Amino acid sequence: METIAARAATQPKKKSEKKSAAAAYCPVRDVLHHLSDKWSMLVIRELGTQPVLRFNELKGAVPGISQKMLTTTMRKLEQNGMVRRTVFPQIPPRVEYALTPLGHEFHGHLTKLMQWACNNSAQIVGSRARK
Amino acid sequence: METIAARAATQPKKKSEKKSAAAAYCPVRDVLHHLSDKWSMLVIRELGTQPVLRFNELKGAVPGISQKMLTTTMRKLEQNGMVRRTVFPQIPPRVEYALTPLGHEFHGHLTKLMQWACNNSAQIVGSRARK
DNA sequence: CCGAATCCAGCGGGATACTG
DNA sequence: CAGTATCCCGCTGGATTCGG
Repeated sequence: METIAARAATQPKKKSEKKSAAAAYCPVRDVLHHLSDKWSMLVIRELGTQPVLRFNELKGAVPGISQKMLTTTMRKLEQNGMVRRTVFPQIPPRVEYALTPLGHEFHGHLTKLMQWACNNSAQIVGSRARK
Repeated sequence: METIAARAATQPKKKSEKKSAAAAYCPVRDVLHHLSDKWSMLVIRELGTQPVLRFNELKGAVPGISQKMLTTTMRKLEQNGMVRRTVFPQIPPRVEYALTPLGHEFHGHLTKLMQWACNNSAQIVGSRARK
């Protein structure tokens, strides 16, 4: 894995690459940017538990999310190859969501991180209390 | 670890708890909320690589961050027990940042996730291209 | 049932200037 | 050097309404 510092150090000195080469692409930043919104990780968590969920099931599983944000989030996750979206053309409509293999891999890492967060949340919250 | 669904399922059916009991505390959501901003994870990554960094060293290591956001981010990470902040009362000022043991644990999990992100970014970006 | 389309408030966060 | 202090813009995302 490359660090940001290392990447910055290896940047050739092109003068005036359009508008400052601050756009140096970094895969970590890119992936992080697309997953660190308010709902993505929570949705992935639910889809990692349940193998397949319908729209309203997801909505019920993630308290507080609006239809708008759920739709937006699912579309983005689909774009990023994390989620497979299956539409059943019928009345009433039926849409099912499931993690892709890629999504499952991500969920594996995420799960450990969340488990850790759960175990240490007391200490984290405790840190906020002092001063 | 508790899932949101499980937590939601155990919610008693109080009708009209002020304004819907959406405030049900969830440690995962709490921790995620405090770490999924634009810069926190990137800073933690750098501090995981380097054992200790001064303010401007960090600023240089995370391209694009402003002093304002770096200060804000570091204060929040300190609040959450992720980072230890050491001030040397001298002129010119000198402030050093380092991960706490808690921060190192988090960094461990985060590193694996970022490594994965690096290895699969091509596939993720590829997914975005189609349609 | 699963959205799309608006409208709009809040705040994340960038630019800039000042301070000890 | 390592911050504060303002100003202010844009996007996130909540509420609501309409549609197939």
